[in-house]
Amino acid sequence: MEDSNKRENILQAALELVAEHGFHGTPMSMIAEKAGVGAGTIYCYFKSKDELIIEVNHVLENKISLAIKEEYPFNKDIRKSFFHLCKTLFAYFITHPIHFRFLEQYFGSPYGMSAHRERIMGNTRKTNIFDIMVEQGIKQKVIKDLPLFIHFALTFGPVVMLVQNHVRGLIELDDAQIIRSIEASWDAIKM
Amino acid sequence: MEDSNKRENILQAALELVAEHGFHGTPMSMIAEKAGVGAGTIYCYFKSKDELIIEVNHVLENKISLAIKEEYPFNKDIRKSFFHLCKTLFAYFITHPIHFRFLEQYFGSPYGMSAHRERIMGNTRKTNIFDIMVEQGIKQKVIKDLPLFIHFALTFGPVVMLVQNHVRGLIELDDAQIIRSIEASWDAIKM
DNA sequence: GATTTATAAGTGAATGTTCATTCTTAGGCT
DNA sequence: AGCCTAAGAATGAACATTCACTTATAAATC
Repeated sequence: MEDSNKRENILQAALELVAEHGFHGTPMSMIAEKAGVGAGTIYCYFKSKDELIIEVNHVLENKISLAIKEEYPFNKDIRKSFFHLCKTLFAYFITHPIHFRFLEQYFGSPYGMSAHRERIMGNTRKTNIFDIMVEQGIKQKVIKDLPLFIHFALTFGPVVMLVQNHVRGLIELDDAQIIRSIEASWDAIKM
Repeated sequence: MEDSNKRENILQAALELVAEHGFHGTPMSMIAEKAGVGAGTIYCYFKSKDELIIEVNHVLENKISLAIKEEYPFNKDIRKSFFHLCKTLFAYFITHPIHFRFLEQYFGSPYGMSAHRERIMGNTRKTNIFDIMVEQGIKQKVIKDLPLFIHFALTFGPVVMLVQNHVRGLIELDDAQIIRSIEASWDAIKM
């Protein structure tokens, strides 16, 4: 039984180890061991450690993007969209704590910084779900007329902080609390 | 004119370099050079790199704690307290971006994690200004009856994210925007 | 006060370790 | 055989920490 999807194994090992120990805390040798491959093998698939980490990030971004777009209530009212978006994010990260912790590491590092920059500036994805929701909400006068980045911070700031504490085991988030927290966030942005 | 406060210089150099390059990005040799001391000198004052970084964090925590307590409107109404707290935090971090970036690094690392744990759990400081404010606000029925950690996330989540983007040069926060964002946060937690 | 002696503070080259990356060799496949 | 994937030992760079030594400061003696 040849476990031949080595590339997958390497990505998965890198994801888990970086999530747990951070970028500088995980030597390539450790990744190789966890992936069940030789140290040099990694370099058959990735040019460098940096590239490997960046690739892991891409995989995660795609998965999350998919999770959010799934069942997204296009054309429904803004409040419903907002709740769906937040609930999906909470659900995703609580069921995939490893992904969250990896992204935390990633965005705190030099790589992530520039990625984040582009994300925020909106240069890359012209059709960001959140951006569109905010734009429509303002037009419909159901949410406050604030700059996009303030809406972004009001919405995702609390989510990130709560998930952070949950994932680190400092608090225990249950569904009721998540709903109440989203309701409060909605109060922040609604007209 | 002997520049004899070497300990101070080392702490300051460590603060600035770690803020800019991260913990693993700043060798002790670099800290020594910036502080204008020999490489070994650091070990006369600090047992290890870890201890040095932890000490820098303590210094910062004290400064911030002082800044917040200064002019804090005890006994005034909750809304005023809330605004003062948020405004002070914004002001502090915008005038001390280096401090913010250091703390970002610190709390993303293994050290900070445990410190943060205690902070959140409230085991250490029994008289946290924020905790008291929330408690009183709930009693007075001016803010929602939510767990402390949700109020914490609703309040500081947006602040942290906005300052993060400001400090990284991705956005330009002006006073009016800060006020509007605090007003929105207040809407989130108020009854 | 001058001179020697003791103590502490400071230094930076040397050490040993850790790690990303490379390279040589071995094994499987056509 | 020839070719390609994989392995893991070998390499060399970077770095935290140490330590033998120097310099400055204080104490003691005359």
